Amino acid sequence: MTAPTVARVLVDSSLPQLDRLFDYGIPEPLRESVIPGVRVKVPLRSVGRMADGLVVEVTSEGEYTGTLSAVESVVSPIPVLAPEVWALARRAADRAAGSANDIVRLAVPTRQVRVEKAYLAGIADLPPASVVPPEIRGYEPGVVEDILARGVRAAVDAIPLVHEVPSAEGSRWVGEWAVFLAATAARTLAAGRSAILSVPDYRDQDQLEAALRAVIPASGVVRLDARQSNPDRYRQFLACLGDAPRVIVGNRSVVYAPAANLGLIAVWDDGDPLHSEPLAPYVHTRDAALLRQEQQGCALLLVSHSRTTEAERLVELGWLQSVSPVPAYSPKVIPTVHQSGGERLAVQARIPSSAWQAARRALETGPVLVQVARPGYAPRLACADCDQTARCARCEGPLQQKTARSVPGCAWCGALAVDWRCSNCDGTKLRLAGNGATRTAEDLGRAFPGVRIIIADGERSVLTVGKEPALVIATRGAEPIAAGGYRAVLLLDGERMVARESLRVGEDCLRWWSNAIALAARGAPTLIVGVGGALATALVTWKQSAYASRELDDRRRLRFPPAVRVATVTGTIEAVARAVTASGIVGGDVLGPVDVAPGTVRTILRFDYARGAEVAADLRAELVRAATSRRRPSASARTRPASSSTLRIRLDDIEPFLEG
DNA sequence: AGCACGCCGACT
DNA sequence: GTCGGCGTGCTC
Repeated sequence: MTAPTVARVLVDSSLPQLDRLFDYGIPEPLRESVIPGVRVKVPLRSVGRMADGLVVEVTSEGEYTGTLSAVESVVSPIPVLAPEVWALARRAADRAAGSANDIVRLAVPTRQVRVEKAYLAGIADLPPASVVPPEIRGYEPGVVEDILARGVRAAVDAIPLVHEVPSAEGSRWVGEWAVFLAATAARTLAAGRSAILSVPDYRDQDQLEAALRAVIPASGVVRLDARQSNPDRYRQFLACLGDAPRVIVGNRSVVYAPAANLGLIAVWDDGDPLHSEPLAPYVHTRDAALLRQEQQGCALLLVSHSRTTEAERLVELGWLQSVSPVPAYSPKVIPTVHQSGGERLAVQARIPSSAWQAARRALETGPVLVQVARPGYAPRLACADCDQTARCARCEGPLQQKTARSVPGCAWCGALAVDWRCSNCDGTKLRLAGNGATRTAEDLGRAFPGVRIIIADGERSVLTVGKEPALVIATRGAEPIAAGGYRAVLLLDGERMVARESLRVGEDCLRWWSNAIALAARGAPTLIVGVGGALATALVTWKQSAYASRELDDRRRLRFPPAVRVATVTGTIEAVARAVTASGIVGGDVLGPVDVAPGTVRTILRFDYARGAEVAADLRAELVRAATSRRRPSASARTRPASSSTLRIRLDDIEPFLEG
């Protein structure tokens, strides 16, 4: 075998035409230090001559037949891009018709020289944390253990209860799901393998870390999350490198973390929109996890209280095994309708008297959770005469009132509506329409005099509450965990939540409600107001997967995602037309074009999963063409708004379907 | 993106 | 005859 003299380098550039490997010669003095994964500087015609890059591969024969340039220098000796992470980035990017570079940017944090120096100085490869794996409780004995051992994929229904774990302060309560994930991670670690755990937000991360601390020594856990400072993030990233297995916990991009001997990837609550990557090429945590599982043969768990249609599709395909708790436990869910009359205090608080009575009873023994849809006081104001939504005179934004005493203002520009006049009927009086958490709290405070009220919403974050009686009023997704579980749960704004126009509205509501119900104590009642039909049935029977299955059937009938894949193609009318032609998709699967901005149109393409790779490749090729040969001449660029680029392509974006 | 190469109009 | 316009294409 000849000496490796060629470095295959990924050049750091966001240009689609440069998103491939470039071959460089390795000069003699750099033979030892140019190894896969290290950061290098390489000459590149353009980009100011010298570009940053990452060595992906070192080989004796490259693919380029021309004269090679030479690697200029090695920036840092640390191999930050693991081969399997590169393989994942390439594959995920190809599937999304995007750039591997964009994914590598998510996978490898920016370099921090000081942090790196400290790391290199103190590489004390800590001995692997010794772990006694706890028993995995609540499922058929051996089933989950077997999934972990064999590297199988599964969709797991979480146990809808809370659990007490020991902590530095004595003890604290977390969702049973977190205890389950911690146990699977500990088991993986005990087998000498790494585990990656991805959660949507810091509140879930907080619970999961608490559960992990109870079973794994601190040295065995690494956290990577978006709230860390750059140096912190880089320090934690470096801690993932090396041969010692670790449990790596973080938010969506943690699925790209380097992990020695990866044994498990677990995603908690894959329906949470925070798992949907907002940066190009918009790869969802679940999809990245599925690709990585396939490439590395580790176990994969999608754990949630309510199954997404995406996961259900994979279950029905046999790609995911479906795992449910044994013995099954169904929370006590009672659908309730609005009724006139009844208790005076209940009427005052706009809740059914049965809910009022249940809450009052529960408040004798502990905390009660009230879930509302929106924060603030009166999120919407309307004309008292004609009922038209009140809008800002300056910018047409909707008016809202933040507290009971505050002057109404514009939700968009903040302007105070001092001399408001209805644009429809010229009326000058405003009426409160809609209740925010604050207003609901006021009303409930009157209905339950003397009871302590705790408000938890986006602005007032509360992670935990004690077991003493209190009314906890929370916007969806911001519910604190109560010690011992809530003694009752009231889901108040069901009607309003369902009324939202969205392809996912059913799924989303089911997820919000299921997650709130899972915070109740065993046997505690949940009253859900104003919701019936399939959603209520799914909650009462605690069969979210059955709902997802029906929903998926509907999507199949309509040829909507996730029954099919979609590509959103946006740009000039000519560029979009060319891309549509290149995709080879015709007929009813071409939706549009529709105007989205002056000079910009959007077309949605639908295609079956089997054709996905081909369509993505065709669209990608067209994107590269548009970026190179079809350079915008300055003349026509001036006639176009500066914002509209020639061509943009996004795969599997359901936003355009949200309008129904 | 940058930057070189290339093929038609005004100039020493 | 050459200098230079920016349209076209490439970057190992």
